[in-house]
Amino acid sequence: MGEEMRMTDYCGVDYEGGSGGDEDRVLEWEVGLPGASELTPLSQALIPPDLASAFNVKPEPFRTVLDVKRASQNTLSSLRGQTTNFAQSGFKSFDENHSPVDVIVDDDEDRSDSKKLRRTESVEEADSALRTENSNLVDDQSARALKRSRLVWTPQLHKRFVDVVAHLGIKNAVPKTIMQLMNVEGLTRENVASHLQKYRLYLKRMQGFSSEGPTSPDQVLSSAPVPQNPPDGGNTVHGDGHVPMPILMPYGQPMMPMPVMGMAHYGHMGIPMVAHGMGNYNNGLEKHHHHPYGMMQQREWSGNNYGSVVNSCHPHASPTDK
DNA sequence: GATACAATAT
DNA sequence: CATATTGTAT
Repeated sequence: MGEEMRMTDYCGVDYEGGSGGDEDRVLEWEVGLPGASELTPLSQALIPPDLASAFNVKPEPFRTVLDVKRASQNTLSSLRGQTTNFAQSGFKSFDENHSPVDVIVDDDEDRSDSKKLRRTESVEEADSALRTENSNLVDDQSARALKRSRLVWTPQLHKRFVDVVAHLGIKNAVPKTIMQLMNVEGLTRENVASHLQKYRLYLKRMQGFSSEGPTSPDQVLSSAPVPQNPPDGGNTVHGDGHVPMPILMPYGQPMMPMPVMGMAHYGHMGIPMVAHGMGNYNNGLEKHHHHPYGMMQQREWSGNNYGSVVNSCHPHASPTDK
């Protein structure tokens, strides 16, 4: 009795596998947008079962649209799939307006106790092996006392962030909106706010240096909202003030453990090289536990290598949905 | 009260 | 340095 969780080597996420019906809702957005080819194919196809098996990725049963939806919502979540799959949350994606099929996911009660319930950590399973920390309890589902570790902004996550910000335009890019569009489960407004703060500083710093540069400077985000809604000529916020338009799609793709696959070449904050067909986003939500501040400082976007972070399981979280 | 932002703390 | 937390203004 007890634990049956088994994530082979990975975190056993629920990478959905097989189902591509996201475009239905994206169609609308496609108009006026750079196009999937230019943008990131976040909506890439799901991982083929064969591949999954090949990598021991845990052969998930089937995943229907519903599952996919859920997965996208959690994005990196549910690592604790052992619990059957009562996942969490019935979030509302961009398609909240209409959902041909969907929803009904089970509304769990995770967060029911309190709205402030931060995302349930899941790191425990991730490092199940090395966790020398306290073993704490296992029911994080309702765990409300667990403290989550620092969020690590992996290149993937950052890219998501940058894409969203770029699409919103620095002007409209505020933490809450960004967080929602990123649709990364577990990501909190605070996380985004903090990152955004840094990002803005970065932009500011760079502003004065628009002269040399190995790669083209970030032209985006200066203050021009990306092309979006054709009518209006400039996406005027809607009366209700709702998300202007969603772009990114649900993630997927585990990206397997390829050691040193090629590293994600990051120029700087990541803006520049975006728009490459690579796609393959991994959900990089990963949090660390303890972190000695005065140590291991890694440089990130300011011109440095960052390609070592390619793995990361997922934490999972409890929806702090609103 | 919620959110955004800037400052500060870790 | 990166991120979190706190403080303050809206």
